[in-house]
Amino acid sequence: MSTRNPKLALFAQFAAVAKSLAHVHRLELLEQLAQGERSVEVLADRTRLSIANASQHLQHMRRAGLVANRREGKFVYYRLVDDSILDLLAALRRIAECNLAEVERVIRSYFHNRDSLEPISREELLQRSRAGEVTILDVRPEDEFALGHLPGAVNMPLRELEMRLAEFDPAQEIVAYCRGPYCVLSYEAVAVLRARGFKARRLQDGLPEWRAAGLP
Amino acid sequence: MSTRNPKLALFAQFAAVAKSLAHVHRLELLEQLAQGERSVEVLADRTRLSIANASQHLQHMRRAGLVANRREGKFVYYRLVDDSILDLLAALRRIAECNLAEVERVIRSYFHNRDSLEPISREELLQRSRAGEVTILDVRPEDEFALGHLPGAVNMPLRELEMRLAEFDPAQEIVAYCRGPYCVLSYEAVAVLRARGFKARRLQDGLPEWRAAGLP
DNA sequence: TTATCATTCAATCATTTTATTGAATAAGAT
DNA sequence: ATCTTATTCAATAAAATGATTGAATGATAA
Repeated sequence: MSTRNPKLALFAQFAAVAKSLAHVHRLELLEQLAQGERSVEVLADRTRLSIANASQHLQHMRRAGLVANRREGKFVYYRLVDDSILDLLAALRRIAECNLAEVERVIRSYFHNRDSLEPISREELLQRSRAGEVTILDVRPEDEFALGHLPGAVNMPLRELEMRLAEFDPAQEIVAYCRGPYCVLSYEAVAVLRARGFKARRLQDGLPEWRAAGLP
Repeated sequence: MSTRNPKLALFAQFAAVAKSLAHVHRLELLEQLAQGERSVEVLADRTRLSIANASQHLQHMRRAGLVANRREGKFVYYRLVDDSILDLLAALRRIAECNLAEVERVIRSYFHNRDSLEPISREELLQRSRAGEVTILDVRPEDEFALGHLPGAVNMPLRELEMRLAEFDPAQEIVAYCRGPYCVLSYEAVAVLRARGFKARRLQDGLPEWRAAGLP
């Protein structure tokens, strides 16, 4: 830390921030945290990490200034330190998307014919939602929905979707959203809905991005 | 790479991009590359790395999609893949600046009383430059200056500065800039100029940021 | 062709990072 | 007080990364 050269000292700090992004598990944790504050236990469960491992990764990110925590009773809750973290993640995503053939390949091979799943933008959704033209579908788990969701959204976790298709108006387009651009939930929901003859698209972003821009 | 879960596969790619930022030497190389295309030899020299080491770091970043290279004769020239890399670096810097006490500490302890060195913004410089109120000083090495500089800038590498003070108009404010927000050159130039009684400030950003925004 | 130069590759060793385990804290609950 | 639960700490082993060395490649010049 006490390098002679101050530039190197600063760069070392920047590198430390980057390093704390540079791990699959930590990105998963951040994706969860982007939904809102979570306890270590919940985070470990959602990311299928051991408690100790999740705790260590979270502490790593805390040291890097990406997340903060507070204790309440027996639980320690972690959260993103502020919304600029989302900007950083978005920038990271953009570089990877533009420049890595592998990313394109994964997206295409998994979500075959991505074109037909062309996402709808925030602005367009807002406009069409106001006009009452779309049904907004939140496919996240109930507890995440409870902590905040798009105005007018219907919550239907993926498991329940097939059993509750009757609740949808077949004439109306359905726009599904989930945690973020790379949460698979909305992709799968759209696939299911389309297979059953519904007109369905997914929202380009997830809730965190929506929230960072405006509206509850 | 061939994870079952496509989200993890994507996150692994994002992590790979982050990983290639997560090293002091690679950040230094990127800072150099932000100035423009450079050969491996030059980059190794500027960053004081061995050729082989620089080459490996550059290849690492190439695999991550941050830089690209081309061969011309005996030389291989590397460059940033596009300007969005600068956005990513800026986002990284911002997080580190806001959230790491260490960064604040380094800046303060090295550039004691940073307040008096309050930087001037792009917009303000442009405005005052047009009005002919300021002398713009480029303190980078001559070759970097030759590859592009702010309109009307005078080039005077740091080494020569003290010997050429007579060239400045003592009545006019001097605005120094260098490679980027954390290049020490402009800080030091301002310190020298102030010690000699000149009115001097530094530009908030460096040339790459200026270029990314507009103007030659 | 051979010689030369810039870069990359391959092998090695030292260092750092990660996951796991079980023990240690800290805060209720009994 | 003791017990339980959530989290962190500490120690270890396995895996990945980084720097160095010298050899290999690719391109030019003689």
